[in-house]
Amino acid sequence: MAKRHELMKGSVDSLLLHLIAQQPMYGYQIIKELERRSQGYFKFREGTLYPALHRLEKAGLLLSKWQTLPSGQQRRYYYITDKGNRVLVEKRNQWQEFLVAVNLIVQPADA
Amino acid sequence: MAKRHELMKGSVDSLLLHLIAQQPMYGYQIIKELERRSQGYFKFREGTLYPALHRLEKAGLLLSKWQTLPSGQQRRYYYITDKGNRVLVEKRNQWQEFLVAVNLIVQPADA
DNA sequence: TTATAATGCATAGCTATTCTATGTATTTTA
DNA sequence: TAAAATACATAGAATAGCTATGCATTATAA
Repeated sequence: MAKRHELMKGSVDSLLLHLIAQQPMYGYQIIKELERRSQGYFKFREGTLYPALHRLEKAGLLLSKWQTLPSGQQRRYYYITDKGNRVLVEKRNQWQEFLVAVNLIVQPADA
Repeated sequence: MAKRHELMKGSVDSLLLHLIAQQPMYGYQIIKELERRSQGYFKFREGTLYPALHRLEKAGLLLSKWQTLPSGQQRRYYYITDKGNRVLVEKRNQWQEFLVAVNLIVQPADA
């Protein structure tokens, strides 16, 4: 599978970009939001999420800022970058192409 | 992500089961068929396909038989087993659930 | 005619992703 | 006051898919 199909390997990065593009979030919130919105389907582990966030920030698709609550608690908020938004559009298109391709195999029009 | 979501890791096994369930095939043919039916989208590498086929056979989902052509050429045909068919149905359902979950993240009805 | 492409199966090794299992610290709830 | 929830983090293991091979045969093109 070529590089352009890397979404097959997993949709973690795509999901994170989609979510954070809608609203900046911090790690723990992302885990809870993904679970809530997917009605319990997605249950991200810390060992999956945090390395992914760091990866995306390193790639310049996300940007993080520490924020301190009145209580003194620290939260690391993630924001999507311009580059992240461009990649998001790409990934959305690739996802659609992938769905089309899968459907052509799963429900063949011809034989 | 729990075991039941393992399709996130890749859809290779699912695609192979779907294809072979429709018609028994040999390795090289599978590569060509996936490419043809998906209009060039899927281009499986040998290093992806053959280990996957062996994995599926070892798991009892596929069954292979060597066949000799009049020319003397050897081909290894893969057939889906009863267990393979049951898993196929499961995987189809899981795939649908996954699509629903992804859509709930990507196009949230609520905020 | 001979080199190249296509057919056909296979594996070793690399890399990247995800999960398991931790660790630390604070705050809220029972 | 103990437990659960909040909050971030990483080390290590497992595994999937890709790259790069290897071998052998057959068909095609130069």
